[in-house]
Amino acid sequence: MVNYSAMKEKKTATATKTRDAERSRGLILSAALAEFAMHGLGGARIDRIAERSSLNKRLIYYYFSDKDQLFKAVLEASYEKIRDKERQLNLQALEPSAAVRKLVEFTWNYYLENPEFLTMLNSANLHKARHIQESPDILTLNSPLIELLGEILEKGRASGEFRGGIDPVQLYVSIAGLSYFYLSNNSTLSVIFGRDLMTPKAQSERLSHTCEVILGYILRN
Amino acid sequence: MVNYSAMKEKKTATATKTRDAERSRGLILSAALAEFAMHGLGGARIDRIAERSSLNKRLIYYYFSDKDQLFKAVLEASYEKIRDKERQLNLQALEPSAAVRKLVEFTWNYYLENPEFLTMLNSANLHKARHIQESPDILTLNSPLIELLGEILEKGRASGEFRGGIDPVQLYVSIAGLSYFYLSNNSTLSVIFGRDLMTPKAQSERLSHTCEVILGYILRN
Amino acid sequence: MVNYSAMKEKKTATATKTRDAERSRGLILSAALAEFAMHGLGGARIDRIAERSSLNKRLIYYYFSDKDQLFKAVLEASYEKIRDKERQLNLQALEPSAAVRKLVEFTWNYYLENPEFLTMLNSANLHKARHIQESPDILTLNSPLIELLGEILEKGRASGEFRGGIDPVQLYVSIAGLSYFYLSNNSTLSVIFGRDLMTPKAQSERLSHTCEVILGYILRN
Amino acid sequence: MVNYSAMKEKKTATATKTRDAERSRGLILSAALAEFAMHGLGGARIDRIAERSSLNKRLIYYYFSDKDQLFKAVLEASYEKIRDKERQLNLQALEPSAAVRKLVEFTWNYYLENPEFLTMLNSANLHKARHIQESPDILTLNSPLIELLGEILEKGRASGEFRGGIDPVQLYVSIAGLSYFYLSNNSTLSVIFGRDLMTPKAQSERLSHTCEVILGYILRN
DNA sequence: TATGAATGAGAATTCATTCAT
DNA sequence: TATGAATGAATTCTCATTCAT
Repeated sequence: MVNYSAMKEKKTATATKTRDAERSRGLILSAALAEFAMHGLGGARIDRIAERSSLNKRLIYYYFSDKDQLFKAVLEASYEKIRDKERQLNLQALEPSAAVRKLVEFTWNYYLENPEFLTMLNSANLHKARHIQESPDILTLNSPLIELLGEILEKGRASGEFRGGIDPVQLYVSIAGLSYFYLSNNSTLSVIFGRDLMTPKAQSERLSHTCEVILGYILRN
Repeated sequence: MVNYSAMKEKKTATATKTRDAERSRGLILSAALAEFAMHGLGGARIDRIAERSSLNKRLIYYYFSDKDQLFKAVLEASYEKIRDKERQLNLQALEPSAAVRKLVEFTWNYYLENPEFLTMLNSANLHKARHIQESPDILTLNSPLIELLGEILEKGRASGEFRGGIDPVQLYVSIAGLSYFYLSNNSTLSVIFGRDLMTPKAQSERLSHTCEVILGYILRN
Repeated sequence: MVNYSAMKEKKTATATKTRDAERSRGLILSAALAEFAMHGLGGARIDRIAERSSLNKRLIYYYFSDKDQLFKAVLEASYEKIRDKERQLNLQALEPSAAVRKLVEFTWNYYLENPEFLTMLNSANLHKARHIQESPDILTLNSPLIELLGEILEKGRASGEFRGGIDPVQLYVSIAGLSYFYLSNNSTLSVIFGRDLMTPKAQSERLSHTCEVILGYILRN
Repeated sequence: MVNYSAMKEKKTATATKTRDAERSRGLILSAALAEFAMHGLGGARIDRIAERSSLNKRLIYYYFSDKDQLFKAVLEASYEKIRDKERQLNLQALEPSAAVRKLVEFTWNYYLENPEFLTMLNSANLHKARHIQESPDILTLNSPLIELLGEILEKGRASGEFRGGIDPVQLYVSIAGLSYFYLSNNSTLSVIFGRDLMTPKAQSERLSHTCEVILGYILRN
């Protein structure tokens, strides 16, 4: 995957010219993200993506070859974005329990503010991770976080604060799952439980609950 | 929603007769479940559903009007099935902590053995629960479990075994989320973490982890 | 074509029994008339005819073989009805000019009150009178009126009241055409001329106009 | 509505080039006219229109969105064409009675030579002028003729040649109706009256008759 | 006479994709 | 780099009609 921010530097000052490859690519990507998030891979329409990006449909093929490649590119960009944010958390600088709490809070907030990410994950899974397997970029993006989490857990265990024997993958999946299910299924759940799960109060209650569950599990008591 | 299994009892032994509305409906429903689970609503093909059910395509429209209605019917049937199983758990007969553990285990196993259910949920959520909102049947199917869970939590708290102040909805969402995310995103996660999350060992580890997390949260210590 | 009124006499007193062939035929015919009138032959739907008649679709085929035959039957019934009414006018008993005026007024009023007849004619013509050619009944129904009109014109000419050399067919077509075009195209004309041609006032003006045109043409002056 | 003939002038001599939007639109429109005229809106087949125009079916949707829109476009073009011809009659340059006679003759000949126009009108009326109401173009096309006819009638009345009190709308409808009914219903009428109404002799007799009827009504005597 | 179930052939419309400029 | 025109292969849905009872 190309590093867009780096490439942009190279450009001349004429930012608003029509023939701007990077700008067009970017427009298409974000239009596609919106479309895939709203309709899934199968329900997404190239025509609508063209409209949303106010670019010609032909250009989509010019840049991304076909629908599947476009989906992959969108998925890559999505992963890149969240991993980027995670990196910025600078967890290694924090005390173990603060680090975990920060990760839980970040996860919740990121999912909350980027619901398209959840839908993209769903779509990717519906298609059996086919797109991810083909993307070497995504593969390399994830291990660092797990490693870091492992270090944090070990540090906490060493200081006697955390219990031992915690698998960082299990923990990461749990942190994600507790926020993910609530938010991803929120519309269904809200209807079923007859109670709006997205009011500010409901949101903050969920975050508290999640922190309690995760920290309750980690901390030696 | 009609209870088909009950209705079938009334019929004579000739199970394979051709002109059997209930049988045809049933065949279509299960073929549609498979198709929707595999491809999502947008990617599902009526033609394939017809093939899978070895019935005439026209019949699908005869019974279900259109693709959306069919999806709704499948979703209803899916909910009905899991709620039915949940009811059979007879949680009220168990000790509080045993009841919770049983619910956690059931949830995990049900999701594991019925992956179509996860995909159906995903699709339903992608479409903003539109189908659920239109279905009065589904709405009434869920409250009982939450009420029951509330009673169990109260009983546990009264006996001093459980901590107080647990919202049964939050707990239920957490129980579901811990299994759901692991299983629903398993293909993506397996690729990303470079480790097969579906080996028997991995599965039993996940279930243990989930039980620990949930019970660790609930039990007063 | 069968004479339904005559056949009905033969029936026993059980008028409301379900299995009543004549009643069913009649229900289908009038439902079909409404449907064909509203949508034309190509746009008519057998399903809707079944619904309108609250009878089973299969019965339509039982009685009328197929859509085309049904259309023919409806057309026959329509012709029969108007010819019947025309016969009841008893034009031969009137003075020539009164007879012509009565025919003009009748034509206008009949078309006005039976707009389906106009649409049926249109449909029949769209299909190049195929249905009429195959219907011996319709063929024999029309000549009498033209003959009678010929006699009236001759009687008027003999008395010096009418001009000579009027072709009864031309006259009949003109009488029909003056009302027909106004009524059949009324919706288009109303829109185009920006004036409602179906108010009571507009209607009576049109009838006056038509009488003037026809009688002005016929009367020697 | 765009004037296609004018636009074509601007193009270069290569009349048969493939990628010519106006040409394609035009081909579709005339193929559609033939199809709608022959089968009505309900009986028309998009497939046949594609074949007739030897263009890809998809293109029809590309230019006209759907069958209804296509029908509307054809109707618009039909109206435009006849109004255009009417304008070219230059009636205002003639003596009143010559002008009316010319209008009658034109109407007859136009309907005779463009039978599709009659069928289009029929179809439009079958659908309750729905298409016309939605078409602002058609609405503005007609008033001019009626105004002109009003002026002619007034001029004739002023010179003492015409009677007074003639409503131009009524007159126009009558002129149209006398030709329309004969031609539109000709196949039905020919069968019913057992006489071919389309022989050259029959045609000229009908035109004479129509002129006599209209002029007989208009002229003061 | 009556009816619900079933079907094959179509029909409108959609969609991803390519062509020509 | 950009775009309007064009297309083949689906895809959803419809329709007249027949089957089985």
